[in-house]
Amino acid sequence: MDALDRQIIAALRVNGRATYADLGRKVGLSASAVHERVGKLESTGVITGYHAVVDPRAVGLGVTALVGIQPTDTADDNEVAASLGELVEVESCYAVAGEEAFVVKVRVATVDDLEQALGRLRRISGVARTRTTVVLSTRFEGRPNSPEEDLGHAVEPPTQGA
Amino acid sequence: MDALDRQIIAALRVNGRATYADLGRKVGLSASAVHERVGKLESTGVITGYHAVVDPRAVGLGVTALVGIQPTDTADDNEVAASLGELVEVESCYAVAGEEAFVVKVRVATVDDLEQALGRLRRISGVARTRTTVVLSTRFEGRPNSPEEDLGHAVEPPTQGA
DNA sequence: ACTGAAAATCTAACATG
DNA sequence: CATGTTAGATTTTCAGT
Repeated sequence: MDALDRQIIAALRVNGRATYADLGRKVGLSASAVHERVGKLESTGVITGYHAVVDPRAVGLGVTALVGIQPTDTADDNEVAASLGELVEVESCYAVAGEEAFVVKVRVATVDDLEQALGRLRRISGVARTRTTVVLSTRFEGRPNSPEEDLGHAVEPPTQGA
Repeated sequence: MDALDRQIIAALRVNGRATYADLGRKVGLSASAVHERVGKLESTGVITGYHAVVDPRAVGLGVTALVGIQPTDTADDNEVAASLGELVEVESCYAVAGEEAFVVKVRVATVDDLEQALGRLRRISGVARTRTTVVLSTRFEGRPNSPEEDLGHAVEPPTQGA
């Protein structure tokens, strides 16, 4: 992992569909060299995937909430996490320090769906209580913490409500 | 936005580098047709970008925290959000209902860096107090809430600590 | 909107320095 | 590790339906 790798990674975080030729031009390497480096970054687990980012409202998921999960005294964290993973509404799941065992991000279409999703969360074995924070708007999300810029065909920026 | 679009979107969420030919095979269209549809999805803002996902530890960001931001009585939310956006450590920023104005996700290398980042957060004009929840492990993150599967060259799954 | 075809470009593998 | 080459795949455009 040298400076070139970091440049390549930064570029792929901004535009995950950048071609190897593009990346090569940007960092001053041949496409072949970039191809090889990216292959290694993938196989060593530095790059874990490539994903299209979709406006949640456009796919009917306009309601977002952050939910803290308080476990019962006898709860098994791994079992609870596995159960959380079975709910499609749960997009992300973090084990955290503090009174709560997990904080999860939930995305649903309506507040009715949120109510139902919270019901399902509370019904999970090992879950004692939930604490829900409704997201009013997403100011920005998943931002590359490296300096960002435009890369040809990128479709940024992400600044949407909820 | 018909069923075909939704299929294409789901596939691109799983593998953002899927080729148009792949997608066409998967949904039963020619590569040209898929190309045209994806172009429309991008220009209408349904697809907002494509991003490589990187193991945070591999890029020296092994410490994650969720931070609630309590505003002062006179704070301007938009100004505070803009200031939060200027800190590279702040990866995501949600305006929320409740006592706190925002919840942000912060990624840094060490707990020392976390302390410094929290200092910077508190020094933002309009920020009265912060409440920090340290992430112990990321069980899963940014999961497509649509049914997922393998698509050729995808590099999943994401199951990393912190 | 989709198909099919053609030109430009890119990927992926390999031989080489 | 990087480069250059090359065959095959892919992107992109466009005429036709």
